[in-house]
Amino acid sequence: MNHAAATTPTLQDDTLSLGPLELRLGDREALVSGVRASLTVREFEVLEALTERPDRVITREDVYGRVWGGRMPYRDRAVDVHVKRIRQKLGAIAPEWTFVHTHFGIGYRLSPEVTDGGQQ
Amino acid sequence: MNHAAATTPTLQDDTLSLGPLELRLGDREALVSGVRASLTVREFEVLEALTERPDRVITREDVYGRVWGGRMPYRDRAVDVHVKRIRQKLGAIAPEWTFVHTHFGIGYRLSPEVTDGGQQ
DNA sequence: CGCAGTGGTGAAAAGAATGTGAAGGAAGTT
DNA sequence: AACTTCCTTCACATTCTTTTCACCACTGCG
Repeated sequence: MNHAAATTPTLQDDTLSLGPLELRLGDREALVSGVRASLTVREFEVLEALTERPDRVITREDVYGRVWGGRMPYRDRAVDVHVKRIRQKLGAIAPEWTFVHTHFGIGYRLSPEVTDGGQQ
Repeated sequence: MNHAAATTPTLQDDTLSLGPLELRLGDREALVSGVRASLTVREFEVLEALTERPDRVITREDVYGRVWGGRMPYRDRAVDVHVKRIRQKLGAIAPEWTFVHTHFGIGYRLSPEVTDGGQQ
């Protein structure tokens, strides 16, 4: 069984904290449990877009608009691919956590949750 | 004996509340007692259609029209099947509640009611 | 009581959307 | 020019959703 992080989004200086996730907005750096995730610029921006409304579903179109601007081309997969790599990098640091959740047919939701059996 | 939820439909932001049921229209998310019900898009839409007139009977044809558009094909069971899964998912979270009621020969009625003997 | 129509359900079939590895290219560096 | 990093795109794999079907239970009525 899973349970959500009992953590409220926090914003000090220009650092946004969400569970073990920490976004240094100014530096465009993401840390997980204090470890630098070395996201690329785009990856960071996508993650930041999801941060807009933590624990709420955000559509691909919405993410696309915030990161690339303009309307998302039909069948564009850019968002998905970046989410994949974000998951990969964050997961490498904290395998027992799940950060980005897929909402089929709609979009993604950012919300750090502990996964049972951190091993995959 | 049963009794209806002593709750009036509420609408804040884009969230509709009906007893323990909460529909986040924008996110297409349904929560029961605060727990995410993870309905699929169609399931959510059907539930939303029933929401149109809470505590009132809504015909299958009506639901069909709102969700799929157009006239419901003769003997189509799509609505029934989705209602079944909605009940299943909501019931899994709150077994002591009954949300969707069948009106034989007519349609369905959405209205959260406490069921005696939460066990099934 | 038996029939005909309606609704409940599990499961298979069909359809979509998302996950993913890899290729290709642009831009910056050495 | 060769190398590196990052972004985008593509094709295929995988997973999830929706539709359809078949069979059974239930309702209402003659």
